[in-house]
Amino acid sequence: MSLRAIKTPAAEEKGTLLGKAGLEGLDLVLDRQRSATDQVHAALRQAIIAVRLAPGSPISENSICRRFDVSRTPVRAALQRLTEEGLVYVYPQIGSFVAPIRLAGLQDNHFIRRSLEVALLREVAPRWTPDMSLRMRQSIAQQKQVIAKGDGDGFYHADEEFHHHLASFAGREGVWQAILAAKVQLSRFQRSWQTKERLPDVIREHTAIIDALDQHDLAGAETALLTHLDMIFVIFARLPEAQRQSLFE
Amino acid sequence: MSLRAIKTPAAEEKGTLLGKAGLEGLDLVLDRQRSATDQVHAALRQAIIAVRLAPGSPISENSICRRFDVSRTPVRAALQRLTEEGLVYVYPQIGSFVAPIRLAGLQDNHFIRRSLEVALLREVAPRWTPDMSLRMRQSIAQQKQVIAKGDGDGFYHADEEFHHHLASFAGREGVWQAILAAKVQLSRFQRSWQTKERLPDVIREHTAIIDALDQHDLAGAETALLTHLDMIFVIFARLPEAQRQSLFE
DNA sequence: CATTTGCAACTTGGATACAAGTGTTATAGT
DNA sequence: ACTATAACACTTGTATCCAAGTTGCAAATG
Repeated sequence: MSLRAIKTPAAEEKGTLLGKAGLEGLDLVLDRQRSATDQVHAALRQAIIAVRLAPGSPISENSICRRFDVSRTPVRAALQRLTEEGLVYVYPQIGSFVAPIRLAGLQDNHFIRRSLEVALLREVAPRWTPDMSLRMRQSIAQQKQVIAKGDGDGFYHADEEFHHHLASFAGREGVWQAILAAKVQLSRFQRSWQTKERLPDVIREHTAIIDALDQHDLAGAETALLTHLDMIFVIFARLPEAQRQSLFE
Repeated sequence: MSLRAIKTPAAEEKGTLLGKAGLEGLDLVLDRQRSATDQVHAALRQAIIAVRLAPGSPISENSICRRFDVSRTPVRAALQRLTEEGLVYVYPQIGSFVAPIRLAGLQDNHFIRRSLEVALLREVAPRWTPDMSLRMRQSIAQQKQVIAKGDGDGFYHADEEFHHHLASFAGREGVWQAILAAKVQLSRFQRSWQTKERLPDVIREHTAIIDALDQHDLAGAETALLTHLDMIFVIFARLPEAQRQSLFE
């Protein structure tokens, strides 16, 4: 198995092959009250989802130990949690790597998210209230604000909140957790290739969904939601061939 | 916090409060080739799903170490994995316990499973082939066999295979994994209170789904699938009040 | 007798040492 | 020059030790 062939550019430059494989930007002040495992897990998870850690990057346990100044035990626990979430691959005796973004998994994850959000919409639509509409439009307004500020992370969170509302209105937080789990890979894909030019379109699509709901037009809301979610395929289609290839392993 | 009050009956009889909290029936011969973590995880997971380990049972790391004759490290890893799956609760400095079965979680899990399976059905129905029908009916035939043999575990697996086919026909194994994750709590519920009298009904419901698909009746198949899945509520409604109460904590 | 205080036994969280496997590299032999 | 082998650096898996927190009981104290 020639997995060791995966090297960080820095390691190729100088021969040392130290463990600083994309972890440079990360830092973490340990809060002795909370568990070290949770903090390492949260830090790595956020870095992977925000693609500050590139897919395929080697992240050995010891390199993380040195980076965060904790022992291997909480680091191992964090990596195992990330493995469960599909964000890290561990090859025994070889190494641990940030999970690559693969089209096959992307399609399944998109199917899950799509199905669940549509199911939530169908449950919420008949009980749609002006208060719900108001809160959704407030969320959209916030999305416009963070776009104006050019805050990528902010838009990501505002967008997530918008979709979260749908589950909250249905009283199904557990379903939102499932969507969140399916969404991580999609988020990594979007953060990799979504351009800023698309963001105003996202606003329009969100607005179209709420407009349809306000008019008690379930079918219209459903198609609006679907076209919004399926835009990920448009992003994919517009990808240059070279980058598209990377999604097939 | 009075969690220590949760004691196993055996521990209440003799005062020792040893760690043999329902683990008696479990056994495991360690295969030194595979990782100890995986084997402990699989053994515990199976025992919890099959309700051989009662919900609420205390399972301390050390008790499992003594039971399986491994060190705490792989046991800890296995318990953390089970925590991720929602099968075990860990209270630091207090203990680890088999997760209780709660109605709130059951409803969300059922919603997820229902939505995903219906979505799969809608995708498969237009592409329905005689070969698919054949394999489904073979699965049903096997279900009849294991019922005749009175093999509870066998029926569980055959039933699972039936639903798995749906995802396979759609070419979405990843979706099946998600269904599986949502299904564990439902399985524990069914294994706790589903009577053998219902099993022939399950056969009928499965057959009704395939019959509708064979007649290219998507709407009929969908309602048949939904009534089949929603039978879990009927099981719940028929529950004696005392047992029903236990699901509200 | 009632209350409090401290000890003992238990729990999980973290740190560290060792075991075993893998891949590269340098060195010795041909 | 080329090949084979051995040493080395690196990886994750496991075992064990210590730290810190919780609980129950027993003994000491009023």
